Amino acid sequence: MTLKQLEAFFWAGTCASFAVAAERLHLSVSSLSKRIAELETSLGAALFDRQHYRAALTPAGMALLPRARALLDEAEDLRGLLRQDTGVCGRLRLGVGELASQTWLPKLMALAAERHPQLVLEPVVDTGEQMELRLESGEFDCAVAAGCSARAGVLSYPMGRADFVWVAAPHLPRLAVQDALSRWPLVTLPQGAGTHHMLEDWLLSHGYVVHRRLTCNTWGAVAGLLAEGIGIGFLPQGWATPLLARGGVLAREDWPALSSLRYALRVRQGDERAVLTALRALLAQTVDFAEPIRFLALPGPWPAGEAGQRQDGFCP
Amino acid sequence: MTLKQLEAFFWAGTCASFAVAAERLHLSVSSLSKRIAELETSLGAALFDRQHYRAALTPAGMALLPRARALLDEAEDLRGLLRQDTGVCGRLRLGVGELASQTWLPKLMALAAERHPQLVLEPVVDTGEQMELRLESGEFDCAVAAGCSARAGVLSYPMGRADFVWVAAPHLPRLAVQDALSRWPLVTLPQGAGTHHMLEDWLLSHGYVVHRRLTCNTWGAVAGLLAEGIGIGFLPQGWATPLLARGGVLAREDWPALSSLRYALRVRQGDERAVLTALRALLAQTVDFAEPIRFLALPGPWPAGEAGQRQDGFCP
DNA sequence: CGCGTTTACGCCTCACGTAAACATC
DNA sequence: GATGTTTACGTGAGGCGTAAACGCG
Repeated sequence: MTLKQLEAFFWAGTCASFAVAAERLHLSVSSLSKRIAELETSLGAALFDRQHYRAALTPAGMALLPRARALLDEAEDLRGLLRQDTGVCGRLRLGVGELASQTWLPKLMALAAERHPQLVLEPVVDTGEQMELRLESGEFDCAVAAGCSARAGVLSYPMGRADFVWVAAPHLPRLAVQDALSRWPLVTLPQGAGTHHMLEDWLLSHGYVVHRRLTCNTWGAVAGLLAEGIGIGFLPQGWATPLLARGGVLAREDWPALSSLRYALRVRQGDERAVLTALRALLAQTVDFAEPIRFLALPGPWPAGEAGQRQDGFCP
Repeated sequence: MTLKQLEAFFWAGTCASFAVAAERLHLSVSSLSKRIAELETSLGAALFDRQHYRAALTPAGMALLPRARALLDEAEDLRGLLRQDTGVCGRLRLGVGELASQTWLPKLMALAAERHPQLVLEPVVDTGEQMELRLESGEFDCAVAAGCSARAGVLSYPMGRADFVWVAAPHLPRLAVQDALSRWPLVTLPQGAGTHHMLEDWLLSHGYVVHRRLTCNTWGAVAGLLAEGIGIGFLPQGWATPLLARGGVLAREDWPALSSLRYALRVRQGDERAVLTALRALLAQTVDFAEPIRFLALPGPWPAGEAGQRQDGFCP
């Protein structure tokens, strides 16, 4: 029995498949499989039931899982015991939304690099829905997404909120909400995004009906479509500020306001590695828990005809 | 960092030298040294101070030692968790006195073989004094010896007692104690034996003076010398019974009685492996805690001229 | 046929022991 | 010189990845 075997077993037991666990461990599926087989031989008991389609934990495996976790934690403590540094190291896969990727994420990465140079933070941008799945499957260690997770096995730590503002191109006639929704398509992020539920709630509570939707998977593209007058929609308030200031779009503050979207850090239940606590501390310093999310890397969505002007720091 | 490295470190840190630790781990000193060096590299801290003659634990090593022990214990628990058997396995070096080796030890070995077939019990016969040293140095896992250990770092569990009886050859004149001690040498085990202190206490408390000593390192030899009339001395009561019955020696019950000798199982402090608990359980069933030690393998010290007659089961 | 896991096999690293060197008493 | 630890080095087992096979939907 080795620590490597126990680690392999733990992740294989908690991830959706051996493939995910192997990827996380920087290991081929084959080697992972063998490590587990060796552990089973060493312990003299089957930990996985391979009779069905997917390998499932046996009762013995179930019993071993938390003990293995405890042992690994203890080993981790030991590693940190003698280090003068914070002991936070290794790789952490962090799922974030696109909004986060362009707002507080750079600051978080910079802070992490400064505080924990040994920590390799790997942000992956995806929609809230996908993040949930990938978190649960074990692809991510944690994720920052809107709302609270409905899934068991995922813990949520509230982390801040974002506000949104309805906007339209300046040259469009200023219609009332329902009229506008009837005339132009509603430009939004796809269904899986964190804003989806917030939007549906808003539509439902005011009784509006959407006639046409135009979805695009990045805020940059959405902003471009809105500035072009292709349709109407909303943008993250702070993110839209420069675009609004330059007149690229017009805020429709006469329309009913959208509610704030609360974000939360989601962590896999039972995963209490020190590195996650450290990440929470970093996030607490990066994202103000009470205030709306601050926008650090000011985006520069292109007003028509300004292409090529990069003085605002826009990075496509 | 691996479990093997931690195990190597723990034993190197608690044994008297790397050589002893290596021997215990079935490892060459070279490999042990490398394991520890690798652990130090992995942890990024020196665990041993090699500046002096002997490697000594650094403060960091001191701090790590109990944590490593805890981790190894936990790992041991994990191994036992899924086993249907008692989980008691491995090798256990047990120091015993000669008396034990000829009395309850065979029964203990048989019981151990029955209860814990995976356990390799390695009894080593030595004197009480040497046992203490070898226990402390790490050569033994535990030892059964007379009295209570004066050494820190060794725990004692009381385990039974043995009584002794003064004897002399039948053909010798029946003198009073001091007269006998003046005329014949006192035949005893060497200084290091468990009976040494008991004898000295007896001599001191009665004010007797020994004029000549004749030491020999086995009870069998002592009994032979006594039967031959070379000198006077004492024998373990039960062990001497057959010899007394055959008239090989004569009990001198008119002499002041020797006090009982209490035996104790000694274990290295901090070593709380399950295998030691199991051994204590075995010993409790083998040796009656209240009664004097029972003699299982009846010895047959040779009355003069009876050499060759082995009907009494004597094994030289 | 796709997905998930294991087996086969060649490769290479790593951990071992022997023997010598080094260091300390 | 004796004792204790490390270094050098040749050897063998074990863990790795690629690729093929297997088993289940």
